[in-house]
Amino acid sequence: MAGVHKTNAAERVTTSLRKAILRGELRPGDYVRQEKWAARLRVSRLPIREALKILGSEGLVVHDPNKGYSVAKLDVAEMSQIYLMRRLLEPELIKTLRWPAHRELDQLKELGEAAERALTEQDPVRCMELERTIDYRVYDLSPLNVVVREVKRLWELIDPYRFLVFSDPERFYGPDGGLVARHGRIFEALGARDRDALHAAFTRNYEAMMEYFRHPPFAGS
Amino acid sequence: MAGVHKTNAAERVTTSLRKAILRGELRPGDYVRQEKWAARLRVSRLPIREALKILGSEGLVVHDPNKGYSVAKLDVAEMSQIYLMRRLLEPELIKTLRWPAHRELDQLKELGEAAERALTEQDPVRCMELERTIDYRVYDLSPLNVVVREVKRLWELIDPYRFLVFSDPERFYGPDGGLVARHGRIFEALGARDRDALHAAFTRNYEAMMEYFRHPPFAGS
DNA sequence: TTGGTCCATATTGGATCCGATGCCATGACC
DNA sequence: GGTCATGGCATCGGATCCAATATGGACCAA
Repeated sequence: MAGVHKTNAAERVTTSLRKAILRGELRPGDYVRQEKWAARLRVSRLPIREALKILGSEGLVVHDPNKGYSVAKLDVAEMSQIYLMRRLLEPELIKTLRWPAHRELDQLKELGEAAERALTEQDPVRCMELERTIDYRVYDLSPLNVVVREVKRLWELIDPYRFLVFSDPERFYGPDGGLVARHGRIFEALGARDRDALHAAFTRNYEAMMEYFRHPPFAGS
Repeated sequence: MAGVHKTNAAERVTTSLRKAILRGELRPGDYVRQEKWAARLRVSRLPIREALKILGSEGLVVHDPNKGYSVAKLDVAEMSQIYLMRRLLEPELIKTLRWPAHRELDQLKELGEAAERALTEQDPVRCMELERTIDYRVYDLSPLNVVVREVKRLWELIDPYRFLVFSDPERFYGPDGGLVARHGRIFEALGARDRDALHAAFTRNYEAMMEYFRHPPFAGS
């Protein structure tokens, strides 16, 4: 897993674009100019096109023929459908996951601490990425590999908007500790081997997010 | 929707390959030789590659770098995960679907009759395609467009194996009428506006399919 | 000024070309 | 005789080139 992965250009480009969207460099509605990104990522246009095909099939970007690919805009109805699906699928992962070894739990806690550090260092993007990593690690504890893949995909669909939430400092510290206290509750539940608590920890911020989208401070549509 | 769609080559290739997989021309494990399919579909290799990227991201084909793309093999565990997800998502569609107008229902029934005709004419592939069309039409009655998209994707993941089931004449006529009687029950439920019956009609053949996969007459792994 | 047409330019879509990689068979060496 | 190295072949991965399409602005006319 470590080291220089022997992977294709298209693969690398895909993750780069995903990250750019996650970080808000590409915002919903923005067109992905192929030549520009080819230059930035030091590849030809072809891997960009292939990556866009992938992201398009995931629904993260939409394609108007002969015009280009733009980052998908989701309306509130679509957003809530994505949450609906996660609400249905995630419990299955939690039901089936194996409990992590001490060592694995410690690694997770390190990620959590890194996330808090990133937060105090005014690096919300990094914090967001670390939160994401934590979630993914927890998902990976379930043997339902196909379901895990789907749930991760669903996460990525809302990434473009998650960024906007994370840019809003109000949201970090909500009534119940906001997004920061979230991983703490997850670790607790994992340590106590309490599936119900884990479920609660995961669902807790659904409501906050959806509330945010129902009353968006950013330009709608 | 009618007429010759002015669409990209990659798009066309994607659907062609999907259909080839559905029809069993490409079976699980088979490699998709790019040059060969480029020649067959009268395009260059590039649209083939792009289509394979799409299908790969959907999980229908898997990609070993520098070796090629092969039709995904699913083991029983993965197959049952796909059914699990459909069992979770489909009820949401049924809960939210609007009841079709008479005219729409009649169109559906025509498809059903066409499917039965195809069956008596020993054309299981066409029958299978028609069954698929019926399901999709019903899904489209739900306003949950994103969920609909996901469920359709899940269907396509099991297409390669569905073909094998349909090739087995035993399966057409099971204890409860088998797959043939299925759309009849769906139409009845739609006509009676009975969501529970509709749900039952949809889930009825899950069990049959899974049973089939648990005791596969085809070479496993 | 406003509306429309036409042309220049930017950008995408598709084809071809070439280098890289893996696979398989042949043959040399142990 | 077995095993490992080497070379050829098939196929893929990436870059470049050219055609098709859309966009935006200038120019002209009403």
